Amino acid sequence: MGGTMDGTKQQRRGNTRQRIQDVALELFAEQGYEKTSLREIAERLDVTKAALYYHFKTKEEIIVSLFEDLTKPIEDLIEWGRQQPPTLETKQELVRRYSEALAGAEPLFRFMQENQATVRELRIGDSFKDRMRGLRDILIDPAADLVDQVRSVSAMFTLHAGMFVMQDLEGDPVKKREAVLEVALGLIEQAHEHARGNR
Amino acid sequence: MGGTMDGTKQQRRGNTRQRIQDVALELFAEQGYEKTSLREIAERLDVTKAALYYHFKTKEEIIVSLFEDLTKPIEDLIEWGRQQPPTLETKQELVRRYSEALAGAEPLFRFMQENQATVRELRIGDSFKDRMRGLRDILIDPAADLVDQVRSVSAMFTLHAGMFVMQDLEGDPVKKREAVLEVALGLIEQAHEHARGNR
Amino acid sequence: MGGTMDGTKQQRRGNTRQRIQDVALELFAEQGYEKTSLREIAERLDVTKAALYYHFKTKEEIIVSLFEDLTKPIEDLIEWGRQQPPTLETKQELVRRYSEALAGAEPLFRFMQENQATVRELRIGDSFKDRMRGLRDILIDPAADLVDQVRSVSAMFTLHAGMFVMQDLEGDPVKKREAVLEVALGLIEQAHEHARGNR
Amino acid sequence: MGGTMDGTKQQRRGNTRQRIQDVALELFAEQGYEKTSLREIAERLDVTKAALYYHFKTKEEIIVSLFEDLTKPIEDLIEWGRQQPPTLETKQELVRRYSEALAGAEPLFRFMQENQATVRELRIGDSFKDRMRGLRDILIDPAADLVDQVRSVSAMFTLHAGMFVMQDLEGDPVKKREAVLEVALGLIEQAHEHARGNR
DNA sequence: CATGAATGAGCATTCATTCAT
DNA sequence: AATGAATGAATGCTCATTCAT
Repeated sequence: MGGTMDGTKQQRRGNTRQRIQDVALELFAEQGYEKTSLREIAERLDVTKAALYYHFKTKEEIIVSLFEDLTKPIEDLIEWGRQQPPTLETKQELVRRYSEALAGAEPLFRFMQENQATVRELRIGDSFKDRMRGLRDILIDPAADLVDQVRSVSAMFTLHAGMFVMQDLEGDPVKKREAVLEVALGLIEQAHEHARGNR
Repeated sequence: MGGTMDGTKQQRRGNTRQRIQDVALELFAEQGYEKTSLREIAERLDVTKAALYYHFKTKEEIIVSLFEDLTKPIEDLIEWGRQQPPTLETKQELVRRYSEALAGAEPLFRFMQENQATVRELRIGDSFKDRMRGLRDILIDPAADLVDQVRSVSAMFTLHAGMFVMQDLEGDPVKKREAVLEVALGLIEQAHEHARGNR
Repeated sequence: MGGTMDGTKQQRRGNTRQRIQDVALELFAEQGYEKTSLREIAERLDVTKAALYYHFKTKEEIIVSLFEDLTKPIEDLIEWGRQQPPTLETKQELVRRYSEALAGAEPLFRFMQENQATVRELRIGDSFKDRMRGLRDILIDPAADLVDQVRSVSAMFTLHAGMFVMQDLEGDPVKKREAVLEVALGLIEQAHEHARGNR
Repeated sequence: MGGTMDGTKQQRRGNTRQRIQDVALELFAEQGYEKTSLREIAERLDVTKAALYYHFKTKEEIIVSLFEDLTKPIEDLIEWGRQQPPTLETKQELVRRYSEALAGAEPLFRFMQENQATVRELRIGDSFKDRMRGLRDILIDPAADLVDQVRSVSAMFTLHAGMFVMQDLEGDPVKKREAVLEVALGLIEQAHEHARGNR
């Protein structure tokens, strides 16, 4: 289990921090945060627990770092979205890009979704909520009626669900992602049209 | 330490099991399963940890019992759904009833959604997946195209999201639930219409 | 497991104490005293733990009662031996009878031998040592030299070993017991002859 | 609570594992395995329970390690015996050496003998039985009659009994050991002679 | 850059025992 | 003659964390 006495040890120099993150994310996503112990992470890397503490001050800091590193694209996305005009095109483009961003950080998002109770008590909890709210505020027209607001939120959640739950739907993964995106875009469109009609 | 001589002790005889379930569910939903210790549950009830073990063989058995007691309505609902003709009306009625069932066991479902990683490793994990699949199979027309299948799943997830995420949307809770339901019904309707057109 | 809803319940009236002893001895012999819990005993009998306490004041009292009930023949044997003349015939007859007595309370003696550390701390520990000493004092001629004293003790231990360790020697159980007895008698004889010669 | 500022702490560095084994063996032999708690061991060493777990994965591993470390001479002895011709001299030399080996690991063997019920359920149980069988197979001539087979086993058990039970026989310990050995050798001799006669 | 050794706090679980009914 | 409900004390074990080297 794990390369012990072979040459791999040379190669790993200098990127231990990164390797910790990789293994940690994998285990967090698989078993949850609480059920993953630092011992387990250390063993997989064939280092001691103490080594982890050289790179990260606490266990929490490990996922914080993962969160910060991996959700940067989404932060940028929100920033971008805020500076666009609130048109349907903007919203749809945002949804498209968000879908891509999600795919790019799948394990982290799976983790966030499957460990909400834990995440809530962690330092990242609030940042995450902020991000979600940021997206929502761009997608939702505050003047829109409640049903359309729900439509927008639902679009976001369809994307989330798309990553995990839809996995056990049959079909080609790529096509599934396209289908998910289409449904999300549809919801956004409906929400937008009504809003225009209401003015 | 010890007896709290305030008369409350009389009333609790004979319903301790129920009280354990109540407190446990509350804490599990609030802090997650792993972070809730039996000590904490016991302290809230002013009994010893050992008393919990008189009523439940393990910690896991506590949530198993909660799950079994509280998801009975949904099991019944699926049973009902299976015996109806696969019309749009059936599907919409199913969604309506499911929405109600969710509302009736809110804390449990919040728990299930926020502790998925944990639940997956617990004995209830599979039962839960089965239930979800059961619902899906009624809502989804296997001949439908992928996009419409996604619409149906998305309807279910909209209901789930509705319970928790939408909470920090402004507005009257009752109206919000109605709005959520309307969006879900809309998705179902779209999925169904297309399917008809495809034949 | 165990007769629950059948007619056996009627028949067991009045002999519960006895049944507790039986089951307890069986389990003690099989798993040891410490590893056998009252819960286990109670479950096998299909009664509650509290019922055990109606019949025995403590766990320890259960084995004490077993010991007292089952080693009566040996106590009697020692009493008999003390009143005989210290001839070879007496000693050999004692060994023969002891061998029989052992066979008649096998599970108890297996228990005593396999749980010596435990027994030592229990109230029966001393009684047991007393019995052993009693036997020894009859078999051993205080004037005999050390080697012959060891022979006598060894005879006793050969009988004990015969019950358990020799079990995985091949051969007919009855013949094995006879062989064991023969060896023990031989040791006694040697010890006795030397002693005579020494005078 | 805490550090006992008396300098002893320097000396103990690096040999904690050994010290754990020492104390554990002492307590196991004295009180039995089940009745000796890790807390007790830790307290005697003035370390925390967790420290024990740094050195041994489980409680069981502590005695396993003791067993493996301390019974090596016996394993070697059996190996030696297997390669000798099956003469009387070999057997007697084996018994002599076994007697010495027993003396060298007295507490462990006392433990094994007084906690047989426990040992049987532990991982070492089988290894122990194997060792005993190994010895037996060297001492016993399969063609010998049952009585002589019993004699051989009895010789082994005389040695065992010699260590513990004979303790409360009066006399100089060294002389007692010699006497025990003589009796054992005598039994072996008898067994061997008969066997020759039978051919 | 990392290890070896250890800690303090906590956890789920089990046990013998008690007592009102 | 026995049960239902509970307790107090303990147990083996795990975890995140620390720190001298």
